[in-house]
Parts: sequence; C-alpha cells; structure tokens
Amino acid sequence: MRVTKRRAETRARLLDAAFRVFAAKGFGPARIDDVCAAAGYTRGAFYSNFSTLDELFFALYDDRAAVIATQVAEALTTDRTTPIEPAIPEVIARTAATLLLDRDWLLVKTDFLLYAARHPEVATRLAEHRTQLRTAIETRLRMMSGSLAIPPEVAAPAVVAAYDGVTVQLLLDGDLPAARAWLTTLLTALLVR
Amino acid sequence: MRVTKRRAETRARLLDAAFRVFAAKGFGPARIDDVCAAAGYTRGAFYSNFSTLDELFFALYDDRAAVIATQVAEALTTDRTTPIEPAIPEVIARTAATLLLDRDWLLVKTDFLLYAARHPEVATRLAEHRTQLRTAIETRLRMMSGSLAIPPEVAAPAVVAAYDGVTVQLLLDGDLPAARAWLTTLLTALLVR
DNA sequence: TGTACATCAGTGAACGCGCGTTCACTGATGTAC
DNA sequence: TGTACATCAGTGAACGCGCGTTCACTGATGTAC
Repeated sequence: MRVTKRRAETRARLLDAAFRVFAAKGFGPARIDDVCAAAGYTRGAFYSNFSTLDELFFALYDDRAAVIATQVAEALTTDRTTPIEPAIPEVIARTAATLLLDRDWLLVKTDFLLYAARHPEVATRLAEHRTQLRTAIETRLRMMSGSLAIPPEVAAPAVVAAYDGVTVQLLLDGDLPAARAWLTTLLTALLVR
Repeated sequence: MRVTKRRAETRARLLDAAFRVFAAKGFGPARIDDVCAAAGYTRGAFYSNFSTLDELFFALYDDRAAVIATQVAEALTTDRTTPIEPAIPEVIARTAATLLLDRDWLLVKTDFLLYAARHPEVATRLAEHRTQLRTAIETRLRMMSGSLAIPPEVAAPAVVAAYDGVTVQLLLDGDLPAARAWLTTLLTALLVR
C-alpha cells in the first residue's frame, strides 16, 4: 500500500466528524453528506474509505470503545505513587467520574446499543466491550473484596448496571455532575456493607 | 364529528402496526408504507389520521406509556385479599416481573429515549412517564420503609435506575427470565438491609 | 324499518425531492533514476 | 538532492431510486325523512 499517510488522515477526520454528526443528529437521520461536510470533504472521500454508513458507524464504535476501555482500566489501576490502600469511597468516586465523562459518547453508544439489539450479529461487538469493562471493574473490586457487601463477581455487573441506569437519566436531563453524584450514591448503597 | 367509529379503529390499527414495525426495525428505518402495509391500509389512511411519522410515534408512546404506568401502579398496590403484609422478597419479585414484561416495549421506549435526548421539547413527555413510575414505586416503598436499607425517596429512583440498567442487558441478550432474576438480585442488594 | 342523500375515510396513481451511488477527471503524493 | 513519471486519493457532476406528499376518486358510513 502507498500514500497511506493521506488516507489515514482522511479516515481519521471522517471518523471524528461522524462522531459529532451521530451525537448531534443520531445515526438514523445522519446522511453521508453530513459527515463529509463536517469533515471538510466531498462524498467521494467517503466512498474511497468506506462503502456504507453502517461500516463507518461500526469502525467508529470499535475505535472509541477501545479508547474508553483503556481509560477505565487505567483509572481503576491502583495508583503506585499512593502506597496507602485507598478508601472505598475514593475508588467509587473515581469510578463514577471515569465512567461518566462525555454525554456525546453515551448518545452514540446508545444508538449502537439499539442497533445491536436489532442485529444480533452486531451485538457481539458490544458484548465484547462490556466484558472488557466488567473485567476491569471486577479486577479492581477483588482488591477490596473484604470490604464489599457482595462478592466481586456479582458486584462488577452490578456496577455496570448502575452505570447503564444512571446513563438513561443523564441522557434525559443532561446534568453530568448530578449523574456522577447519583452514580456515587448508588454504588455506595450497592457495594459498601 | 361523524363516522368516528371507523376512524378510531383505523387509528388504533395504525398504532398497533406502528408498534410492531418500530420494535422490529426501529423508528429511524421505519417507513410510512411499512406501517400502512402492516396495518392493512394504503398511505392515504395514514395521512388521513396523522401528518408525520413523528406525530404517530409520539401518540404511540403516550398511549403505551399510560397503559404501562397503570399496570405498574396496579401491580404494586397491596392486594386487599391478602391481609398479611407481604414479605419484601415477594414485593421485589413482583416489581421485577411487572417492570420487565415485554422486550419490544423496551426497544420502542429506548428509541423514544434517544429521540427525547436530542429534542429537549419532547423530553418532558418521557420525564412525566418516569415521574409516574417513580411515584408509584415510592408509594409502595413507604409502606415498608421500616425494613428498607435506604429511605424511600432515594430507594424509588434507585429502583428505576436498576430497571434501566437491567434493560440495557436485556436489549442485548434478549433473555427475559435472566433479566428478571438479575433485577431481583439488584433490588435485594439495594433495598434490603 | 326502509330509502335517498350527503359527507367523509381510505384508495392508489402521480409527482418530485433528497440522497445514495457511480465514474471520468485532476492534482497530490510517493517512487525510480 | 532534483526531476520525470506512475499511481492513487479525493472531486463533483450526473444518474436514478426510494419514499414522502398530494389529490381526484369511490364506496362506506351515518343522517334525514
């Protein structure tokens, strides 16, 4: 392959623009031209890199999901500079803040959830992402399992469920700080004995 | 107004067909003709009763949401034929079963959630429905507040959040009994001291 | 109850626009010498 | 490093289909007598 640099940049710009367009309008009403215009290209650029909007949507989801998974895993890794075992409330607050970073991502993610719910062959992608998330959380919880009200293998999916539940409220009212506070309250009620 | 009977029936059939179409394809890809065909009419029938698909979507949501709210409120009303105060586990199981009745409704409801998330003027409809739900739950919880781990005004939104969280998993895997069991587990962990 | 009439609900053909898709082109980028 | 060349990325006009919307029509439904 040649000229890969230019192509890679175009692709990245299209993905970036698509994220903004999907977040604002939703996947359904988004048009190929919307994405191209937002990226500063004409339609040909799109067809040179993707064959359908669905394909771009999947690529976008995979990219972002991988980034998010890494961020969460990092945020949950015990900080080596702090030798003292952090208290549960601190870990909970950190988890809540890391999971609820960006409403736009939640909008796109929920669009993808609905797509997956209606296309089982796509659901595996989303299931993998959720497994990564759950595993990262479970690993962290095992370090403090002695202080937990419920065992880590139940607590981890419970954290994910609380996250999903609070997401719905955040999508409706758009109040990010309130959502973080509420997730913190929920996780405390669930996890702390 | 005249000939109301025929109109009412056509409207009801269109709403019914729309529910099936929206659940299967989603609101975005659903076409006016899909709904008409599913209802056994041609396009003119649609335009005689609605002016846009959005309008039908809103009407459908309002109708169903009202029915669901009534069902939940009824299910949570203490059964007068059973004079003995039911145990918390029983109430929890009943709540879980009532909230998670129909995956198709959750699909349509989530489509509506995303629509509302991007159109604040529509979000009020959904917010009202959620308030009804939360109020019905809170009323029920107050009857057993002595046995609760957290106060009813925190517990009620927590139940809703757990419901929303489990909904996401159910949308992905389609396993209704597992979702009910999992919601029961979550509610128990949250509510029972 | 029966009949004649008026009105309205739903039909389905026709129109036209939005948008997905194609493709001959050009100029930008990398390669060879 | 410089130049000539080949190839490929992105352009933008053109095509055409899907689908939303309209509207003259007909037969179904309710009303009046």
